[in-house]
Amino acid sequence: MKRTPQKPTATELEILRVLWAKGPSTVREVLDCLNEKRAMGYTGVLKLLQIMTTKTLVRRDERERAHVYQACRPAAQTKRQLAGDVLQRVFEGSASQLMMHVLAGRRTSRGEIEELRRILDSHGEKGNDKPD
Amino acid sequence: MKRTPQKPTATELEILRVLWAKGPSTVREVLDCLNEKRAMGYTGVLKLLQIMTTKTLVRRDERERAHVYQACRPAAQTKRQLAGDVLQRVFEGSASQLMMHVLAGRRTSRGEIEELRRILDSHGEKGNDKPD
DNA sequence: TTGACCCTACGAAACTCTTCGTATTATCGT
DNA sequence: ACGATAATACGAAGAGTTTCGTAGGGTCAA
Repeated sequence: MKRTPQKPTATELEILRVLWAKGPSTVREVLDCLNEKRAMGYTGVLKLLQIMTTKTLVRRDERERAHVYQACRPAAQTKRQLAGDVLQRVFEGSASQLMMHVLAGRRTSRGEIEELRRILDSHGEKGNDKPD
Repeated sequence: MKRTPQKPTATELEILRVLWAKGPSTVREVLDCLNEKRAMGYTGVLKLLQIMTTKTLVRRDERERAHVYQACRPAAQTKRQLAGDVLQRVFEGSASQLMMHVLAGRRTSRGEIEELRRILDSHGEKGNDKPD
């Protein structure tokens, strides 16, 4: 019995992203959206959603025959959790280290650098604003 | 048969971090270092190192009776891989998004903000320097 | 040489993740 | 009411992760 919100696995995250993007959806809707990018069977998605329900990653509305699922937690909260997890596990909590390796790993456009600078500015001055 | 360097699991990463910090080490050395933070048995560490050897995450020197293990890949490369992985999987490749959620997830000192700004500067101007 | 000790090797067990196949049930048109 | 369709429920299988217990062999001191 765990009371802390569970961390989604890789496939679960894909499903969560669909739910975040589309809002409450049926299994078939999630499946169709998922199949635009990767192959997966109906019962596979269903099973995952059932497991995610027991983990309270998603909530299920059974009023209609085709149950409607929605994410329990806002996208921002889960993203923060996942980002914080990597931050701790691989970078010992150092945001600079994380940033350095992210930038080293890919080409970054001048626009994105500017965007990053803007984020730092707004964070340094007025505390923090809510992402997402 | 996979030719791409495998992604380490959570426990494997802990072991890799010991090897990065201490350099080539025996099972017992890794165990002692690990047990400062978390409980784990000798054969547990050994088994993990054996698995990591087959994954070519580590290399083994069998010349001495107590085999000596060392990481196959430099820390920077693995860190970049893990950072890039999260970047793609949860932030769709947007470094700004990632940064925003990292900053939102914890209090960040003024010093660290400055450090981040410096990283952006050096990245925008002279391309990139090697982390680690 | 014998015994204590340390190291590796091996395999089993418990657990999680993911996918499938099949059974059961509800809905709707005719 | 009947049959086709579509949804959920259930369970099993396969892979991977992690932990343990035990066995086998080398090393060294007394």
